[in-house]
Amino acid sequence: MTPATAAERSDAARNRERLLAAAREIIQEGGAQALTMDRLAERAGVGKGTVFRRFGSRAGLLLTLLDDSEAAFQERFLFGPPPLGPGAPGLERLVAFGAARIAYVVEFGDLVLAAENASRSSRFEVPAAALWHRHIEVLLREEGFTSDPWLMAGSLGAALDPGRLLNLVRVHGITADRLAASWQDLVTRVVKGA
Amino acid sequence: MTPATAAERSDAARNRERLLAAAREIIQEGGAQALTMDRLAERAGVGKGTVFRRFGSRAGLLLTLLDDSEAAFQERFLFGPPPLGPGAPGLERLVAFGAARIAYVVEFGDLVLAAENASRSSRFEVPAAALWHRHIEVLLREEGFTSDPWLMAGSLGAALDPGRLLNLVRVHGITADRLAASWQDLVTRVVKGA
DNA sequence: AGGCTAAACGGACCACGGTCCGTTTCTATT
DNA sequence: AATAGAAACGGACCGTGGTCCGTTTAGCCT
Repeated sequence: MTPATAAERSDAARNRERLLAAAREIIQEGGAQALTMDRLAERAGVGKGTVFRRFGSRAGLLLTLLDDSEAAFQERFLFGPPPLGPGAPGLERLVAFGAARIAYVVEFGDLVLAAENASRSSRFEVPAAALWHRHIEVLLREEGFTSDPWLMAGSLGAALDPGRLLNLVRVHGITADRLAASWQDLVTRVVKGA
Repeated sequence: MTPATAAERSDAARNRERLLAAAREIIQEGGAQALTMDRLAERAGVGKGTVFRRFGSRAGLLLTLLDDSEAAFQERFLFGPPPLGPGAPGLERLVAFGAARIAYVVEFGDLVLAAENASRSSRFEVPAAALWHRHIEVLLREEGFTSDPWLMAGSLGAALDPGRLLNLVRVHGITADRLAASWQDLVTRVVKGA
């Protein structure tokens, strides 16, 4: 029962585990900024080429590290209980989505930020981003928003940009509650507006 | 009549001119991406240390290169004729501001983008950004927006993020007109909304 | 078991942004 | 004009992300 996609060689699997474990160690000790590709290779006892073969780039590595929490987050707003998941009206889900996203960014801030600005120009290819975008768009449509919902979804999503949110929280000391309130105000006005 | 701030030494001034000229040449020939600090130093016939002494960093250099057009842009929305400048109602000025910003980003896209992601994490310290932020905030207040106008100004500003706009224009082929229309829709709803 | 091939490996190498510090050059002062 | 000291200069040097390619190894096939 070999899967359609060629199976992973055992040494490759072992090294992937080693690398992820080492990466988590390094981050725990010194933050995301301490995670350099050279150090990681050394710590995991593999060659540098292997690190890049596995993850493609530093951005790819960070994305992989975030993968679990990302998936959990997606699970919640796609299939979880309302108001975040399906079952509540679109506007309520939008409001909940913003609040959840803000909480998420605050929790995993370091990593998210590092992943964002590690990707060589444009965080717009991150697959997860496309999903949020689409999610917002769908909710807008559900609320009867008809004038270019795709672009509007992007504009709203930009308000939840991790770099921005973290800057507000860390540098300006804005609380998550205040951010969530402003987000609620924003989406409410957009949905009910003019 | 020596100015309060120590005058610039003549060799320094000469080198600054040489560097800016060389930088513009390089960009004209190969785009912003071709502008490396080593190449610039070589082309201008100065040492690498001199480049960094003058501009501090690559981001600083790019900002300097943008300085003229930046200043002109600011001039227009601060003191120019309505609807962009003072004299028109706040909402109209907001709409015009978005359109002008979109046009600006499309025109100087390369440079703006390069400057943005050259700055070591967080384009939020660019002084010009603070000015737009404040401008939007003032216009919101003028329109009677009272619930956390500062944060709302930031959220709206995020919709005009150069990286985002350029991605939409270049990768997705969205026209400037469509972007401007969506911006108008957004700010109208926010100002008039619920 | 032995061998074959594709996959995985490793580390030297590159380009780039940025720092450092010994050397040179400008300019104000006498 | 000579001089002193601050400012500017230059380029070797470093850490980093990323590439390349010759070498090793897993795992299937006979």
